[in-house]
Amino acid sequence: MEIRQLRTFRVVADNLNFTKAADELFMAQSSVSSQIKALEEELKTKLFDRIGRRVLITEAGQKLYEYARRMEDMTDEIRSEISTGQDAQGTLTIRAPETVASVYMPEIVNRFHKDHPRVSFNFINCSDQQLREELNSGRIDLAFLITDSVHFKAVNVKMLKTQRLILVANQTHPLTRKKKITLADLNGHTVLLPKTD
Amino acid sequence: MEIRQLRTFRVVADNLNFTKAADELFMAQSSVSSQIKALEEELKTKLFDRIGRRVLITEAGQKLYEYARRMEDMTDEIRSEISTGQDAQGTLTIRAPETVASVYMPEIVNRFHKDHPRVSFNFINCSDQQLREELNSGRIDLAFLITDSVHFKAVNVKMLKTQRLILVANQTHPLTRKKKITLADLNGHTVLLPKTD
DNA sequence: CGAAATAAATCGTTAGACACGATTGATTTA
DNA sequence: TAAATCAATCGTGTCTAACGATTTATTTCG
Repeated sequence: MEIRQLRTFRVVADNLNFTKAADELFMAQSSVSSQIKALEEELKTKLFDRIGRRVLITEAGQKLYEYARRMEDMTDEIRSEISTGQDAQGTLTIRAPETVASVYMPEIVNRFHKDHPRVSFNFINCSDQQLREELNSGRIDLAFLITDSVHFKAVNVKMLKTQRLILVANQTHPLTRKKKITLADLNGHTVLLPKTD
Repeated sequence: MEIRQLRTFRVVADNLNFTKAADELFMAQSSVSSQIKALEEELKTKLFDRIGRRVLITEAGQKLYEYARRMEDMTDEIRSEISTGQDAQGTLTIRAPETVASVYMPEIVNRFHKDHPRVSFNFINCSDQQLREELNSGRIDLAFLITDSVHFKAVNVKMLKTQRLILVANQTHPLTRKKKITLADLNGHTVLLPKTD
């Protein structure tokens, strides 16, 4: 039994839905399943009834829920009482493509702001030519790129996700008559693309 | 922050000694060190002052100690309230060489009895010839062996520790005059050996 | 009623965490 | 002063846990 598992259990109990809980916890659904399973095996007690794909909490689960809540409260208390981590403050300068900035950032900023209310944001969209220098100099703290490959030394790079490019056209467009389209077929047509790096 | 770490912290705080804590937790001393280190880094707070090799708990550590105690109590409560694990009961039949039975078992039985008071023990010392059959039939639940190698199928085998054989002799014994002794040197001398399997 | 969509469980793989033993460096004891 | 002791560190191996893909069962919708 670990705090991590109790937290997962609490979120599942709140949602009565493994998939939503996984989203809320930024985990894979399979990981949620296995954590709950581990808890149930350790306690030798079912915590949820799975009727079809409906999830109901058992009596034992309700008992555990109270404990799990108290444990979470206590860990929060520990963090605020003992941790000298004076909450971060200052400004984060982030370079993000507009698509990323408008689609993903609002949710991220929202979450981050709850934990670190004294940090403000500064979004810019500098050119990719300057990017390397801007990062090295520290004028930019963080950058999101849409690209195939990155070769920056002295900078931490992490691949966050891959995304398929999907071609969208008006119903009347000649290309819609083809079953399969290759890059070559686009030759001569006007195509709108998200700006990549 | 995990329950396991808080428990380790609590034991270290009780002993003010990393090595003793490691013994009590059946862990390596280095593991205790790294767990405490991880806690201190997560909370960005020193929990113990290491003055030389003397360990003192800090003010923050004392605060955390209270929380850690309460968390441990709560996990115990969860286990007893929710786990359907009706405490084990019955008899464990254990085959152990006399040296093992007299040197190691008292402490082990003592600990085990605290957790499972309704389990009684039955120690026997059957011959190694019968051992395989006794294990397979279930007449013996558990066996300790002092041996170089074990080749039992359908039985879980785990190496617990290796131990050096040390030769002890009276000061006047002729062999004491040699700086190094090989097995061949023992030829013709009477040697008392622990019974092995 | 049948097809499509949805959700939890399972499986195999991989990456990360953790424990260990050995060693080091510092300090205390003999 | 030498020996013993203890926590920290380092390198290594193992075990855990997260993941993506798939399966199975159920529900929803056409």
